[in-house]
Amino acid sequence: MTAVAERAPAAAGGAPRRTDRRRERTRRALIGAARRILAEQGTTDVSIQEITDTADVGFGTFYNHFETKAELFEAAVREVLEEYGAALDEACAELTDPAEIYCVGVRMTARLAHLRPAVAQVLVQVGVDYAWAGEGLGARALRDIQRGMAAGRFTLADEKMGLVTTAGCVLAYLQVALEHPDEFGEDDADTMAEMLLRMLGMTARSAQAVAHRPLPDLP
Amino acid sequence: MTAVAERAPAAAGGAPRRTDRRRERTRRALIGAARRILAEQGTTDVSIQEITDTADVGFGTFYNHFETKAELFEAAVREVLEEYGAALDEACAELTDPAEIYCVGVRMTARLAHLRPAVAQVLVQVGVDYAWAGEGLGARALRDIQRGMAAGRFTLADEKMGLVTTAGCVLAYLQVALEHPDEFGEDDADTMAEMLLRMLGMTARSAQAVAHRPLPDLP
DNA sequence: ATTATCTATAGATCTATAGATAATGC
DNA sequence: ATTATCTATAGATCTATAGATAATGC
Repeated sequence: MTAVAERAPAAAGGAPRRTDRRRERTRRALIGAARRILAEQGTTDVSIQEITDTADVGFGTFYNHFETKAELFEAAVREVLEEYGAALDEACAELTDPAEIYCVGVRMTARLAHLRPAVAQVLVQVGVDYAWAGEGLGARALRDIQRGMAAGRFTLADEKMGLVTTAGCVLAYLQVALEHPDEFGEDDADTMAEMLLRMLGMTARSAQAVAHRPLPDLP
Repeated sequence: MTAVAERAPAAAGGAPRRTDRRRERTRRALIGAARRILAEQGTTDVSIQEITDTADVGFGTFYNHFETKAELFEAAVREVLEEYGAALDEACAELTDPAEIYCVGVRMTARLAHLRPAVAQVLVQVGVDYAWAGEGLGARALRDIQRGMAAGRFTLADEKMGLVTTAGCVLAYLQVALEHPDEFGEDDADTMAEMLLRMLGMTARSAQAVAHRPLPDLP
């Protein structure tokens, strides 16, 4: 409980010292290694030795920055998800129809299996519990579902079931598409979005229309 | 590669020897321990020592029956899934409407979170890959979807997407309901089944009707 | 002089096997 | 005599820390 001592990052008011920059570089190297391992091996079950080798820092250095492996991977995951959340916000900035905002979220996230497999791998890793915990993307999906209901575009007995099913479908798609990339493509992502819109209570006709509108680029 | 030597189970034609029964009892104890650990801890990440302690057999005995931990857990999982598959077959024996057969499968499987949490835990553990691999329950769901399409009850661009989304929703529900049993009940299981029927292309009206028919008991 | 990093290692697992013991077969 | 089980342990990890070395601050 004493590791990772509290440190004021440079004297207050002073420019960050060279020491602080070096320390930050090392921390970034560790988080970068964790991200690479998550993306390439799809697991957090590696030794600290392997992490520090990948980061190209000494073994003991790990404990200068993190107390446990879980703490490092948590930081790495948070970073990836925050980056993707910001990208999604940017892509949806111009949209107003809640059904379309929900749908773009589904279509773009499903496309990650092909466009950003490293991000997709992280989502599969964090799993359904993450969405349910009300974190970033889960909270976003729930918000879109509630707005869609308020706007009368969705008809749904229970909004929490909308969240569970949406998260389940998207994560299942990512997991299978990551392992069998040749069997899935953008059409499948759009098909799934259309299915989900029907599931939330839209007519087949509206679902079809919304799910195939032009999609903003991933920033 | 030499462990678990091949053994003829008693002389051909002869009754099983006492030795064989003893051996079988020990094997059952190991598989039983694996099932209990899966159900109670929800993980296969335990030491062989803990497994043999739970089974109340000597440590080395493990290697008389299995070469690796994975092999034991695979046998335990197969056993649980075969038992549940048989129960589901029995429950559906009288049904003829493919949409209802699909729907009963979803409703009963979702109910496992409350009625048979040990089975639900195993399903969550095997995950989406299992369904995709065409094993028992996944093959069953795909068959029901195909029959539903052939009968004109489902309208779906791609049957494989029906499988991925069904598996994703059911497993996500089980995972969340196992961890938060107070927040989910039978109504939620039926709501999800209704949502899935809409997703597969049924009208809201038909989906509502099919998803609330009386449900056979779990044998 | 202080702080971060690196090297080396003690201690805590865990797996796989060898050899001893107990149960069954003939 | 044969087969299954059990006990004990060697060898292979892996984590956490102590102490040495290198970099920066004043």
